[in-house]
Amino acid sequence: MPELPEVETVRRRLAPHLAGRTLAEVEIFDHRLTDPEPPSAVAARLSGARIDALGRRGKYLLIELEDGAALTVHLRMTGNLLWLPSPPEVAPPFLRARALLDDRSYLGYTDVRRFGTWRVAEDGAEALLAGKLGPEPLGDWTVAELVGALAGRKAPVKAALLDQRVVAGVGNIYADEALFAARVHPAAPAGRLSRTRVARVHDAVRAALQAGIDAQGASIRDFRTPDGGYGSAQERFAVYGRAGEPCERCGTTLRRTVIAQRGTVYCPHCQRF
DNA sequence: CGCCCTGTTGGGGA
DNA sequence: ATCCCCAACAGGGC
Repeated sequence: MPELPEVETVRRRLAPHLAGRTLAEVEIFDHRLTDPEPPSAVAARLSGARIDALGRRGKYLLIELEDGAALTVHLRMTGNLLWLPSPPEVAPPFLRARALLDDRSYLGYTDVRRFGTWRVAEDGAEALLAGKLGPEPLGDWTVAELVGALAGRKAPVKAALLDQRVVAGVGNIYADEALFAARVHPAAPAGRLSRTRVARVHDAVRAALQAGIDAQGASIRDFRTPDGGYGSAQERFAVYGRAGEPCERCGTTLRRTVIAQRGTVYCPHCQRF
């Protein structure tokens, strides 16, 4: 899935096509997508709804409806949204839901692994997401907030960055990239880092996410933009997916380990506790 | 061909 | 707070 930069890219590319449009006809084929609500009920709720704007909170895409409700979409690992000016003749592989808009354009949702979710928040997205998500990393997020969130934690700093309540939107790729840039070992106990090192992590997280957005979310091998194309500038990573290759800073062989049940790549020389 | 491992995530139970 | 498993599938290595 798309981490924050990929979701932001989807939001930006979809917004011009969807804002102000009406979801004329919505069909949902996968009951897991809307669980525990029945897909037919959600499809009926959305059919005829007018879209006010597209928002984003962490890794959630928010389809804000004119009546104050929001459809919160989480792509998880393999979800993707595809917009086309008219419906395709052949359904895209792994299609789980689709919508026809009032201008006859088409919105398809595909998801190989079926981890993604569509939930309607009748009172708006903030109510549904409150408590689950911490600050937006590219908003007014401060070093002091991160220091506070890490204080007392014995878990690895990488595990803390993946905790969406600490900061919203960081996933496995950008966590590794940010820690490499900050020269902090991913297994370092979060609460023991000096303020200086926490500040480096804070700045590196923001820089890594912004770089991902600037590269149009082209972080993932097979990521497609909502228009079906590839990101224009395939982003290069310093450590993600590069175990066994030489560190670009010091030449030491990058090492792979597992932290927080996620594959983790780091430079054992550059990144210290 | 089959088996095993890995994986862009997050919720729930221990 | 933390750790582990799990959801469901594809793709690669052996």
